[in-house]
Amino acid sequence: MGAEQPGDGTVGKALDVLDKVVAFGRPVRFSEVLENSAYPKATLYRFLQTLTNQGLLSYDSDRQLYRLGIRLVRLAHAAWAQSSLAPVARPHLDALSEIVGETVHLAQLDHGQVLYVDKRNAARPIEMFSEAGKVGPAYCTGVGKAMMAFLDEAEMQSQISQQSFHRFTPHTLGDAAALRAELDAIAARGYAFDCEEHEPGIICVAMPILTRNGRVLGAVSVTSSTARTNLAALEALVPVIEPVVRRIAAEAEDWRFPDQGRDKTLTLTAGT
Amino acid sequence: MGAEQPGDGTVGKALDVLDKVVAFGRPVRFSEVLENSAYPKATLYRFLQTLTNQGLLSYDSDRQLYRLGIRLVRLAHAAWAQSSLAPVARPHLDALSEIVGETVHLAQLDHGQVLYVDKRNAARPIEMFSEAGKVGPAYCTGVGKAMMAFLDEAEMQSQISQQSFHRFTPHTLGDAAALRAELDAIAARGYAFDCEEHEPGIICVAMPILTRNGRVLGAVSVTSSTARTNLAALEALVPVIEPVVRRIAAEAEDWRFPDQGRDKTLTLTAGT
DNA sequence: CCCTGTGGTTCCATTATTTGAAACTTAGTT
DNA sequence: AACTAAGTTTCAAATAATGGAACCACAGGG
Repeated sequence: MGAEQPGDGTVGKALDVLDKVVAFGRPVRFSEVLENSAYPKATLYRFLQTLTNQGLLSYDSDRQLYRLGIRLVRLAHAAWAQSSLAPVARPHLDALSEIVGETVHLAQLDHGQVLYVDKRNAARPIEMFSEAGKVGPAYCTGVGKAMMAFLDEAEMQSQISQQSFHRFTPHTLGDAAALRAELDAIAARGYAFDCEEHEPGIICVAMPILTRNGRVLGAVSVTSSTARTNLAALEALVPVIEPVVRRIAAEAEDWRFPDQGRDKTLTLTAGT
Repeated sequence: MGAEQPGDGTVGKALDVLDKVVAFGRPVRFSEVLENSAYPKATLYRFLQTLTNQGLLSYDSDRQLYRLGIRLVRLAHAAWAQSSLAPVARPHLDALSEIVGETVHLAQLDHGQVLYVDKRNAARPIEMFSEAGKVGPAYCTGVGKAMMAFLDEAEMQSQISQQSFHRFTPHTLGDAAALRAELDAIAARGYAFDCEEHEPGIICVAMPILTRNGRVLGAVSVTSSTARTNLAALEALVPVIEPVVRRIAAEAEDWRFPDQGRDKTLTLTAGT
C-alpha cells in the first residue's frame, strides 16, 4: 500500500523512516512503525536510534513514544531565513494584504504538493508553525495550479502524475485530462482561480512568481469566500497582485545573501 | 577549529554536512563547504547530492549554490504540531500576553542553546519561522537560566560546559562560576531575571515549565525594556506567570495525542 | 510462583555500501 | 591554444549496514 521508493543510500532509508513517523502525525510506538515499514526489526530499531541521537526524533522513554525532534524546528528557521523567496516576499505580502484586505498566501511547490511558506490574514494575526509549513494538494488550489501551469513539459507531467485527484467538492478537477486543460487556460491567462475546488465556499485568485527566464519560484494568492465576494471581484485584483509578484520575482532572483558573516556559533539577535 | 564529532554512521555524517551548511547561514558553494569539512572532495560531493535528492538541501545550478531545502520547513511544521509543549501552550501564551501587555516567549533547551518555539508580541503580530525556531544563548537569557537552574547535576554541568560566555553587555555573566551561583539563586527563588545580560536595555522575568517530578520541559518569559519598566515591576508579574506555567506543565504532561487518524496522505485543511 | 507471550534490545557473520585517490570534464583566464 | 580552478565520475579497498536469531523484561494468567 505504501509507496516505497528507496531513494539513495543509507541516508535515504533513514529519512524514509523519518517520513514514516511524520506520516503518523502523532507520537508513535516502535511496533507501530515496524508494522508500516519494510525494514526488519533490528534495522528499523537502529534507524530510529540514529535519528533520535541526531535530534531529528525524540524518544519519550516513559511512554515509549517517538516523536519529531526540535532540531527540525531549528533547521526550519535556518531554511526559511536563507530561502531567497520567503524573506524577500515578506514586506510585499504585508503591503498586498493591507491593500486587498483579504487572506494572502505565499506557497512553493514541493513533491507534488503545495507548501505554504507564509500567510497574511487581514483580520487576525497569523499563526506560526501551525500555518507555515502546512502542505496541501496542488491540483485543486489556486497557488498549486498557478505554479504547475508554468512548468516545462517534463516537470508538469511529473507533477500531474503525483496528484491524487481526490474530489473534495463538486468543483474539484477529477482527472489529469481536466487538470491539463485547466493548466493550459491558466498559462494563457497568466493567473489561476480556485473556484471552490478544495473547500466549499472558498475561492481565490493566484499568480505565479516567475524568474526572467520563466522558472517557477512560487505563487501568491488572495483568498476569500463566496459569502463575501465572487470570482469577478477577485479577478479585478489581478492588476494589484501582478506588480507584487513581479517585484518579488525580481528581488528574489537578484537576491544575494546580505552578510558574509561566517562564524560557526549561531548568534542571533532579540529575545530573552 | 570546528568541533568534529562523527556521531553515528553514515546518517550522522550526512547530517554533519547539513549542519555545516546551516552554520554558514547563507547559500554556499561546494568549495566553501569543502574547506570547512573533514571529508574529501568526492565524499562530500556525494553527501551534498544525497541531501539535495532528499530535499534537505536545494541546489541552485545557475549560481552553483547549495541552500537549505523546503522539506525542512514541512518537517518542522509536523514537529511543532506534535510536540507536546508548543501547541498546548499556545492559548495560555495568548492569555498571558493579553494580561501583561508585553512580549512573551516560550522556549526549550536544545544543545546548550535556547530555542524559541513561540512568541507573542503585544504590539505586532508574530512572524512565522522568522521568529520561531530562532536560537539564542542560554547563559544570558531569562528562559535559558530558568531552565538550566532546574536540571539535575549532571545535565546542568553538561549545559554549563557548552556555554560560550561571550560578554554581550557589561551585565553578562562572564564565567561558569558566576553562572552556577546565579543558577543556585534562581533555583531557590523559583524564577529568573535577565538584567540586560544579552542586550542593553532589555530585561525579563522567566519561569521554568516543570513536570510533577521536576523534569524541565521549557520556560516562559515576559520581556520588556528599561525604558518602559524595571525589574521590580516585572517581578510583580510572577504571581500572574506562575499559574500559567503550572497549567502548561500539567497539560503538557498529561497530553495524549488527540486523533487516531493514521492515513498516509497528509491532507490538511485551509488555504488555497 | 512459574509459565508464556508480547514488545523491545543486542549479537555477529555475511553482504552491500561507503570511501577517497586519482583521473577526468567543464568553464573561466590570460 | 594553453593554463587554472572548480566541479564530477571511477573503481578497488575499506568499512559500515544488514537481518536472522538469540536475548531480555515485563505483564498477565494459570
